[in-house]
This record gives sequence, C-alpha cells and structure tokens, in this order.
Amino acid sequence: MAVAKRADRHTPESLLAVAVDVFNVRGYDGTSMEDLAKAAGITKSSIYHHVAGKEELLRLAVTRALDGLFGVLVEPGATEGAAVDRFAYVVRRTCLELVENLPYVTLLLRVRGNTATEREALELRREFDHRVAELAAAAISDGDLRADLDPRLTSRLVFGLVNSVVEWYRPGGPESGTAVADALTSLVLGGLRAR
Amino acid sequence: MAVAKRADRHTPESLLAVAVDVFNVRGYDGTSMEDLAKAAGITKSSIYHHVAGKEELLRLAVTRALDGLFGVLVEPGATEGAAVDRFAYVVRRTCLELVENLPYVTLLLRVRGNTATEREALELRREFDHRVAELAAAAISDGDLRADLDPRLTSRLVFGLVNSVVEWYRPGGPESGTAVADALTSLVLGGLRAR
DNA sequence: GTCTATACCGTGATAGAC
DNA sequence: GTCTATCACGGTATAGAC
Repeated sequence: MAVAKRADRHTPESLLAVAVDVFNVRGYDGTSMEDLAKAAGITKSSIYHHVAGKEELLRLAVTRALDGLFGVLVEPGATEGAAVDRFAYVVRRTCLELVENLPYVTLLLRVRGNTATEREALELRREFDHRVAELAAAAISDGDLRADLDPRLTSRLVFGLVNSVVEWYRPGGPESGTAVADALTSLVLGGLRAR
Repeated sequence: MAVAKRADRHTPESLLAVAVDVFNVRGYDGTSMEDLAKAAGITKSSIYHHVAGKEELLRLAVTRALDGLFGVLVEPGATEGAAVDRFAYVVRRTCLELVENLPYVTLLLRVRGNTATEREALELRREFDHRVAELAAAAISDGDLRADLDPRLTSRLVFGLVNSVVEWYRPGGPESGTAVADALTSLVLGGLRAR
C-alpha cells in the first residue's frame, strides 16, 4: 500500500483501479490525494490531469458497482418463473456480482452520505434493496418461504448476509466466488442445522 | 444533526454519547471537531476540557463495545452444554448485545485501521470472531450442524449476518431487539424455506 | 503526462481570560 | 466549564514549465 505501483502511463481507468483499492483500505474520507498519488506512483497534481478530483473517483466507482447490481435484476432468471426461484436467483447472482466486482461494491457499501455523490448512491442502493424485498414478499405470499418470519425483516437479514461478504472475501483465497454464492444461498434457503 | 443538543453541562460520558452518534452518521474520519462541537452545543476548545481529543472518544466507544461482546462469551450459556447450543446461544446473545449497545457496536464494526486505536480494536474483533468460529467447528464435528458447508465459511457468513444488523436496525422501530435476535437465530439454524 | 511550486482553506489542538 | 483567539499542519486544487 505504501508501495508505489509504478505505471509508466496512467489513464482515468488505471487511476480508478488504484484509488478504489486505497479507498477500501483507508476509507474514502481517510484517504488523501497524497495517499492516492503514492499508490499510483505519480504526484498529486498529475492525478488532476486525469480526473476532476477525489469525489469523481468515488462517483465512477459507485456507478460501476450500481450498474452491475441493477444488471442482475433484468436478467431472465430474475424476471421469469416463480417468485421463490427469482428470489433465490437474485440472491445468488447478487453475491456473485459482489465477489466479481468486489472493490467497487465494497466501496459502494461503505458510502456514508457526506456528499451529493454519496447520497445519490445511497438512494439507488435503497431502491435495489426495495426491489429484492418485493421478491421476498411475493415468495412468502406464495407460501414458498416461511411466513412466521416478517417479510421486511427477512429481506433485510438476507441482504445483510449477502453484503457482509465484502468484509472478508478475498479473490484468490480458499473459496471461489461460486462456492461462496452457493453456500450462502444454501444457508439462506436450507438453514444451518443438520438434517 | 445540525441541531445543537444543548446540554447545560457536559461530562466525558455525555460527550461520548454525542460523539458516537455523529461518528455513526458522518463516519469517524468524516467527522471534524467542529462537527462534534456543534452537535454538543459547545465550542471545539471546550471538548478538550473533557477528553484528550478525537481519537480518545473513539477509543472509549470501541472499548465499551468490545467489553459487551466479550462479556457474552463468559456467560454460562456460552460455556456449558453441547457446542451447537452454545453456538446458538452466542449468536442470539451477540445479536441482542448489538442492538442494545447499538451505537457503540456500530462504530466498532466500521473501524478501518488507520490509527493505533483502530488497529487494536480490529485485533480484538478478530479474536472474538475466532472464538465463535471454534464453537461452530465443534458443533459441526458433533454432527449437529451441516458438514457440507465449510466450517470457516459458515462462521464467517453467520457473523456477517449478525453484524449486518447494525446497518438497518433502529431502536423504537417496528422490530424489538429480541424479535430480531430470534428471527436471525431461527433463519441461521432453520433456514428460510417453508417446511 | 508528469513535474515543481504555491494558493487557500479547514483541520486538530493549545493558551489564557472569564 | 466554556469561551475567544490563534497556531502549525495537511488537505484539495491550480498554474505553468518540461
């Protein structure tokens, strides 16, 4: 992290990749342009040649994360079939999207709402959560998910579970993304107790 | 939040309560001493009469959260009986501890590791997670929890689920703390699918 | 595309009066 | 216990040379 990544030539894209990594270690507010400059191997001033400033890097990152998440909702598996199947599909695919797009989604989930960019991101996150909560409610109405658990509470718990993966998952670690997504979906739908 | 809370006389304790709330809205790094002063209804300088500085407020807060969490591990329900029961007990009690001590635990879970105080807190969090992971592993060995899910992965998912409660639970909201703890424990052990 | 130099402001923190 | 005044520092961002 203190090590400069030495790129002969930077682009907005390469700079974004560096910035998101640093943001995720130090936190967005805890990251200075000096931190970014060191990590990118260039000076603070040079960064402004590529992007308008720190907040634009944040905006680019969370936009990418949100595009990926909303993309899941329009896939056939999320729009066709029984609600319980669509719910399970979205849970699994959201989890996969999260691990495949890890740094960007991680940053999105840590946004606090101190700037306009952050507040817009939070608003879109709420909309995404709402869309999935509707799926869960439909599956409960169909009698395919337990009715003794409150629908709103259920979808919040499931979402919390999916989102919490960013706190520990590391690509190249012992688990593959699909293994995590499968285990998570299995835990949610089947529970943890031995049969 | 922009509204001063107007306390005639502050103590380190009353200041801590204010600070933790502001930290949880703005983020620790995103909070300035000026923000704290406004929220407390006094000036920046007056804050230093009560506490050494911003980082001490963070240290007091995370220490309180950690004391509560480790307290769960020495309760009889966590030390006596079958591993699966101790595991279920700890999951439920940790969840209760979290909602009853919400602002302090929330702050603890958002610490990034930029200062010595934060790194010590992260270290103790890891130790707590490890203790519970051992419980889960023992329950799997006993054949009381599913063996087809990896033990480490399982405890990570369960922990992520418990910790994620801070992201949406609000005291005085529709759900009581015990309702959340019961639903969460039920989801983990029983699963979500209708029987 | 990157650099050095610099403007300008908000930050955490202190001194000393009341 | 709180205030006003002030400090040194590091923050984001810009200007202009190479």
